Amino acid sequence: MSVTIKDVARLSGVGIATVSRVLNNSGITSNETKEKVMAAVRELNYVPNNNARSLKMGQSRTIALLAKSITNPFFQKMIHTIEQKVFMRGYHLEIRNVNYSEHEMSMAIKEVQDRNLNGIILMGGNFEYTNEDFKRLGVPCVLLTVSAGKDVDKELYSSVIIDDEAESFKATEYLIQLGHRRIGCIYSNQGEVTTPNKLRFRGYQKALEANGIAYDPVLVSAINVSESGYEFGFNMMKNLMVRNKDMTAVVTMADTMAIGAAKAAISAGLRIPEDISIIGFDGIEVAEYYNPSLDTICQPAEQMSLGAIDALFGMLQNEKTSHLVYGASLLKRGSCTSVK
Amino acid sequence: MSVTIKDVARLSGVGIATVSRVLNNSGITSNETKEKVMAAVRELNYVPNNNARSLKMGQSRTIALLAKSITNPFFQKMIHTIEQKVFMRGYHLEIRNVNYSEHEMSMAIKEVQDRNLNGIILMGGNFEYTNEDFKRLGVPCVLLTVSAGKDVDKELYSSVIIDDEAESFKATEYLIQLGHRRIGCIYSNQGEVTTPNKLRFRGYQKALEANGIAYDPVLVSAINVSESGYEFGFNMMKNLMVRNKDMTAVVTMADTMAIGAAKAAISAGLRIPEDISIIGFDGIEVAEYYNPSLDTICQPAEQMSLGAIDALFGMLQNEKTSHLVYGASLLKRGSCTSVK
DNA sequence: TTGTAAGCGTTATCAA
DNA sequence: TTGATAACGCTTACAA
Repeated sequence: MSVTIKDVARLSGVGIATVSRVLNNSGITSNETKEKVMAAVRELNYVPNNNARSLKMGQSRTIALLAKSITNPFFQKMIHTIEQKVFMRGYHLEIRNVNYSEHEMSMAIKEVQDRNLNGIILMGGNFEYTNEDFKRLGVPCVLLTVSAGKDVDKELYSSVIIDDEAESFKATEYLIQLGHRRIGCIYSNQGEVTTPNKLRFRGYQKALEANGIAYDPVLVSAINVSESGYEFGFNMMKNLMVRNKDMTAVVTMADTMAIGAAKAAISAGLRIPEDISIIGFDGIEVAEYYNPSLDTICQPAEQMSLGAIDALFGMLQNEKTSHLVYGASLLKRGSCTSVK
Repeated sequence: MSVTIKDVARLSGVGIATVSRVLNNSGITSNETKEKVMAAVRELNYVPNNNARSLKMGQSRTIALLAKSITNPFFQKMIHTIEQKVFMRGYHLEIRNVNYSEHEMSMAIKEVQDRNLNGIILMGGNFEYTNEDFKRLGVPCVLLTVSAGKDVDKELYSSVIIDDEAESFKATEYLIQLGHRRIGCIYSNQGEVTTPNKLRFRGYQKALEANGIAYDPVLVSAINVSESGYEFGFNMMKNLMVRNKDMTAVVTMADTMAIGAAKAAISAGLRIPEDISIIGFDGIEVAEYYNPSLDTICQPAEQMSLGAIDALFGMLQNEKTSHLVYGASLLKRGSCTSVK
């Protein structure tokens, strides 16, 4: 709490500048003094004060990770990986949840000024950021699982995503090829805003269209409420089942929703996949342990996190921004089968 | 990035001290100047620099939450609640994962010095902290879900726990009352260290003993590896099933383990609860949506988090430490039934 | 190769 | 009620 660079300087009989130089390996110092200083540091158990350092250097070596819905199990693995890598590079990570009603970018901008942040990672949210946003931010920013509109300058930010629409297309077409025609869809709709869920919904629509199946809004449940994915999936599925007696399969836009939906189906006496096929999205661990194991579109969470970190630290070193699009894989584990 | 208190002072035509006073509501300032200053603040979009403030005040208004296993779904809700409350009180939260092999207390001590932390919350881990630890820490510390040994001075820290042993006793006795005699047990063992899991294991043993059932080590699986709860439960259950053809129920020390165990049982062709009863611990959301819904001991996560926050901020205001023990509730949802 | 000294943006003391 | 001014602990010219 109270041992400062002065104490170290005094004990080792050198000036504070020298201590600083030794500690930061900057400038030139003789091995002899170097050792004297290090001995004093050890003896006093000296730890540099980061606030002073940050103040002086005008930066805090801190990255903030703002996650829209921090409790989303899919984000867990990512958060964990990011946390590790950030610390590995000698930075600190501040993790913030963004509420349903909060705007992540305004939060980010405030935090940056308030804490002299060095960088921002935005997880989740939407695709609606503007040039203005990134300029006001003033520090490197990586969007993870989302991107910005196409009219936004790609030099202003980095992004790491999958092709939500194409992957969802893949999932839906998989069911179609299994012979399903009455395919329900559960996704979380946020009005006009472009979100990953909305893109996935488009993939669903396009797959139907590409295969000559008429889009039927009765098969879609998407009322938006601030529920957990499990609960949301459960409620939406109950909904769908009353309205569609002929539905043989359901596409959901998250594994949590798929689990909720599966529970609703099972509670209603249906068997999976015999009576109804269900497919999820994301690839969270528990989907594999569910009964039955759920088919899903699995996002490469680990790689995506590493990609985001690389992009961020690249920008920190004035390298160019990067825009990575990863491929996801269709995992067939038994919750979908061909229609009788 | 660059608008400082000086700019505000210049624009509003007052001294920087006055600006500081207005902003912090300290000292006395006329309403007139107050408004002038606030107008300038708004116009310049001024945000105080926290590093300077922290340096000056010798504290950072930052709390660190170190979680042993940040990806544990049970910790999610707690982390979320804590994050919200900490920010609501005007503090920042730094969330750190503690690896399997890292020692949370040494990490905490380092972080405190390095970042001028105001307080520490330790989640998970063990019950092995010492007087020395808390003294070296030098800032208020709350243990959440664990406590310190009984020989440690209660004035040095706060804690928020449940009575792990008693709750596990309750779970086991519930199965015994359902007529089970060959009851398996899955828990994560860390050698001699006292952990919540170990206490729960003792509860299991004592319940057997209290009901005249001989303890049989063959019914216990606890090899410790750094796997996720799901995977661990799955593997331990496979293990137990080969060794015990007569086992009719299993007590697990986490819902994640229960889910893994359930999956293993189902994969082996067993029905839950007809062929085998399974009970979990914690009360994570997905356990309810599992097929079948899992019986469990549900910890009041939300209340516990609030208790931890209250304890921490109490200590920050020099109030006494508190040691809260919450009650957990046995949720009967259908994964346990009476033995035939 | 080393030490002195000038800030970094605040807060707090002390005169005015 | 206000405004200079001295810290807070550090980094970094600039001198020595």
